[in-house]
Amino acid sequence: MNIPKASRVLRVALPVPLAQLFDYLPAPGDQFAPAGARVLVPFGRRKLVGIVVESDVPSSMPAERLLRILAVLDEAKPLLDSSLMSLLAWCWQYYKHAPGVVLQTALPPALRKPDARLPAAPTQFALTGAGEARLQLPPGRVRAQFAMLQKFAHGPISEIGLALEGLRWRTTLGRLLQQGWVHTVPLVTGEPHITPGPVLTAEQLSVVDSISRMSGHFHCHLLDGVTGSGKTEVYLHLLEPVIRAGKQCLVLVPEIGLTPQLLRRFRQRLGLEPAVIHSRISQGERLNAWEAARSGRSRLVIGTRSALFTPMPALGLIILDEEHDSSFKQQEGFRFSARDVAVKRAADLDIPVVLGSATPSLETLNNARSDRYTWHRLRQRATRAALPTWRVLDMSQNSRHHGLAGGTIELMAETLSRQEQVMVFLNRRGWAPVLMCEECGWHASCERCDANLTWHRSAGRLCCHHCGNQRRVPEFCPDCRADGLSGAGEGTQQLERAIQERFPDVPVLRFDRDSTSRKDSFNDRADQVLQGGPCILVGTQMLAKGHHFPDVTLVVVVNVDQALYSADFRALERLGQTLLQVSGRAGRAEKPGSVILQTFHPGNESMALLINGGYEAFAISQLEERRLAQLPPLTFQALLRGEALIRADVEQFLSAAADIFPRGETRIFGPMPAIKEKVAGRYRMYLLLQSNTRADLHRQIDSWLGPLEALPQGRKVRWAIDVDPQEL
DNA sequence: AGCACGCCGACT
DNA sequence: GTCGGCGTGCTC
Repeated sequence: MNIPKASRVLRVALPVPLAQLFDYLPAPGDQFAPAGARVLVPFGRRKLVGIVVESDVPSSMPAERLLRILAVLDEAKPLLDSSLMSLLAWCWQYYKHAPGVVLQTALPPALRKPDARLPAAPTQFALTGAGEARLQLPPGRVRAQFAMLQKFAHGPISEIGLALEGLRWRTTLGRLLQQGWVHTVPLVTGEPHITPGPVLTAEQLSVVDSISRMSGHFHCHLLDGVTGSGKTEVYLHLLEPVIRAGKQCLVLVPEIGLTPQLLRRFRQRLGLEPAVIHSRISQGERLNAWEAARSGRSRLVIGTRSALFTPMPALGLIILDEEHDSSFKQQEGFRFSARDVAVKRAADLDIPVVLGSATPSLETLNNARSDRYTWHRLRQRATRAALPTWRVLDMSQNSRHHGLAGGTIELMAETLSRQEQVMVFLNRRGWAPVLMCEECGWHASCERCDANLTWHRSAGRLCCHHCGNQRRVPEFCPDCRADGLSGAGEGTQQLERAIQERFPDVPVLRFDRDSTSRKDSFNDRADQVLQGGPCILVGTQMLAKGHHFPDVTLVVVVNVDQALYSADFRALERLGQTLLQVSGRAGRAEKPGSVILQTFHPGNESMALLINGGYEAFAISQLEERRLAQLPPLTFQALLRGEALIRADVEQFLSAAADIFPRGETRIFGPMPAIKEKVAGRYRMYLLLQSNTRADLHRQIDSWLGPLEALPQGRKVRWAIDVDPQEL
């Protein structure tokens, strides 16, 4: 019997949205490149950069179909170490996404091109013996060279150090190197000089102690601390010993949380330059930061979701701040939760992970309540500021002016007269959320989405906040040609104008995406507020996060009602988090703040619990409701999302998909339209899968995927699986 | 995703 | 007669 011996191959992930890996023979005369290395391979008619996933393994592919690798791109050592490779492999299995696409997200964009190289490690230059000898002689004719040589007498100097000295330094340095008077030596980053921080409160100290006692091994800690309780100070105390021990730390923050102030605080306290990685830095900067972390030169990486997969050979601690924040979940393509993967990474490496929040997500709270995570509470404000008082204002019992109740306006006036500041919070940009005809009831809606167009009065435009579509405001009703078009409801623009008219002598500052899009305009306006004196801030969600304004003693939440009766079961949880976040902006040491909630439903029980019982009581009752309704985090969900230009195409595909779903414990709902069914001209629908155990859910999806990919109805539809979805 | 091949409509 | 529309199929 002559069984053909299987060729030994490299199994490579390629940046294509396909579920498979591809087998290649090594380049002629070449060794097998290790897993984690980049390779250039022929693929169809193209050449692609791939990442080796397995090396020197037998192939089930007929030998005549195998092609050879064209080149190994990183000779020295693989770009991604083995622990990161296994984390990424876990990711594509758990999130059911194409391996090549998942691996691609771990590479800085600059390294996705075949000609890209790693940046050289920064070096410095030092005197040689010959150089020292030359210094003993008179300068002679080479005055510039001698002058530079003298500078090296006190020790090595980096390129940056030399650049500070003179303009033609590179030429002169070249001559010194040529003469053999100086040579390059690796730049050793000095030990960080840690500056002691403020004395911790008893509460902070006990949290730091109890987390430190469990250091060195995997454990997940929930740091549940009210706004102002000094979570950042606790983080700094946890980072200190790890950095001092020569290990690396990864700090993840939400998209808007990565402020210059925060970076400055870490830099000053820990005495080191953090490698910063977020989505808005340039490719070059990102590559440098990535390589600094990968080489171990950088002890601290601070970044947003996209920093999670940074290679860090000596990682000793992960901190994820504002763990409930929705920006930790990637909402397109490879839909992963940076929080959940961070916990997995810590478990793989057997290191601690700290999740911080003033308003923990129900997922994390559930884990803390069942003792999978240790729950650390910070209940005192380190600044000694009193917590704000809440007041519910029944809108049906009040006069209303552009969305503000009469009672609200009185309190605003009182606050301003005490030289204090007011924050008015409204989660709706623009002038009015809809433009209506008073005669026939026509209203402006986006033809590409099923959403109303928001009236942006100052720009004279109608804008779709879902697809960015814009058009001019019509002069009269397109339906009945009446001259009676007017806005219904209020947006931040209208609120700003109405408040300015009511308080003409007080500065009114608007904070929303439209007014702060220019770089630094947010900070400029924030600085103005921080200078003190009466003023009114009007803004969206943006105001709830980041900055703390100590002179704000009154916060007005214009409309809490949208979230109260929403189709999305997470809406109440998010409202509770936002309200707590907003209320945290009010009040300071000697002046307690107050928060006004304007509502047409003053009797809502969940709101009452939040106000009277606090976030923890509210969240626990929400968890109980989720249990009764059989919803996450007590059950486990996944979505099959589909979208297409023709509604019937999506619906037929999802129905066919539901028909072939394997039998088992998992229940299947739908197809049903997404909450925003039509966006940018595409119809979006989903199939909901829900199970009491993760294992069942995953087992059934895994055996579903093959047949699902083969469905002919899927060809016209853009579809993807979303595991642990956060939005419907 | 790309990039080919392939088979039917309006144009120099 | 061709240029080109996008349906369908494949990539180790």
